Amino acid sequence: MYSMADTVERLIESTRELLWERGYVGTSPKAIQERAGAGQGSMYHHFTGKPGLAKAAIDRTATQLRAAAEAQLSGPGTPLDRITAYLRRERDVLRGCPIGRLTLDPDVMADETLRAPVTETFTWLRTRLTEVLAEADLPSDIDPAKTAATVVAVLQGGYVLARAAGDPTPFTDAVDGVLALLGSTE
Amino acid sequence: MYSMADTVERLIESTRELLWERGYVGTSPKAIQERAGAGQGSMYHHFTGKPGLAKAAIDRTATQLRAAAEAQLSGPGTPLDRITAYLRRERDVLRGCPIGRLTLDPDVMADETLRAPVTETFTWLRTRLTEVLAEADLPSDIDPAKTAATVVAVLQGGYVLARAAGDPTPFTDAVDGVLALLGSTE
DNA sequence: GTCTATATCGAGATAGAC
DNA sequence: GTCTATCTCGATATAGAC
Repeated sequence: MYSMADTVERLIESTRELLWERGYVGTSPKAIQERAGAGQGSMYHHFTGKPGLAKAAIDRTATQLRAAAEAQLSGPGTPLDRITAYLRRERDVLRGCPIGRLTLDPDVMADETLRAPVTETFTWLRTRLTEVLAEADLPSDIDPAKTAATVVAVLQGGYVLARAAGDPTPFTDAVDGVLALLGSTE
Repeated sequence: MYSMADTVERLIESTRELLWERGYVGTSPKAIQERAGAGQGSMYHHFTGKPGLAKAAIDRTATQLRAAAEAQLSGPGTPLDRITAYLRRERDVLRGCPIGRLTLDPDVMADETLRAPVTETFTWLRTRLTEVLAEADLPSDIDPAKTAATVVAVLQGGYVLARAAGDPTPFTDAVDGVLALLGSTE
């Protein structure tokens, strides 16, 4: 048997997984319940419905993504080492980015409360990378903010290429490519 | 009144638009009919159903995307000029990429006949960019194939960033950033 | 070729018993 | 808190008339 807290927990985790795999439109309350091993009544007791569940799931995913990125970006080494560590961190490439994929979900983007964490995640990420790149010894004609956008875009686009190919290689190539352009010495 | 050919044409175009805006899961036959100004019976007379319609729409979109890219990549100027023209071509950035978005649609990727044009489009694009980059005078430590993956990823990821921000600027920044890294002199 | 009627199923949720 | 019953719609077609 599960405790109530566990039920809530499993509902959120199931929603997170399904949003990641199938997006908001493609995720039904029923599918969430089945994956969580929770009943209809239970789900609607703890949450207001699909939007409420999605809000809890997206907030948590955004928080985790940010923490994971910060772990690499504030780690040891030169600025370029940290960017490299971030880009080369182990990832389940073919699953794609759980936040990035939401930008394509019209129902998510139309709901201000669901959209906000998505917007904020990428704003924060670009800002944070800009800071790190500003510390790096880049040529004067390389703008840190624009380069930060490039780096985040390579990640997000790399996922798209990998999924299109059904193979992580294009993702790895895209990352290697941008690191070489940044003058990474390895 | 419309001719039959026009009806087929409008059904395909409506499907293309809806797949672009809402993806496969988010697009209903009814919505397609309404946008096309066609009736239920008419739609099912000309197409086998939603998958058949999607096949026609995706094939056409893939063909057009390829032609549009080739127009820039085989245009005038140095290799870097052509890459620049391709990346800076006028785009409706906030709409995103009509092919790239399909990689996140599980029902599309699960159907081999719908998936194939998506896979092929990106394979072709990376190959074509590799050829152009191989002609460019890049430093010997810059690999054309990997750089090609980087360039395509910047586009695809740039769309994601722009949609997240609700503003085309991050897309433009990402493009400017990678062009600067490539040593574009403008 | 196109229309309307009809059918099945799942999405998304509410109500009230336990 | 959780369960089952019930409800309303829309998704996705098929059938047969026109």
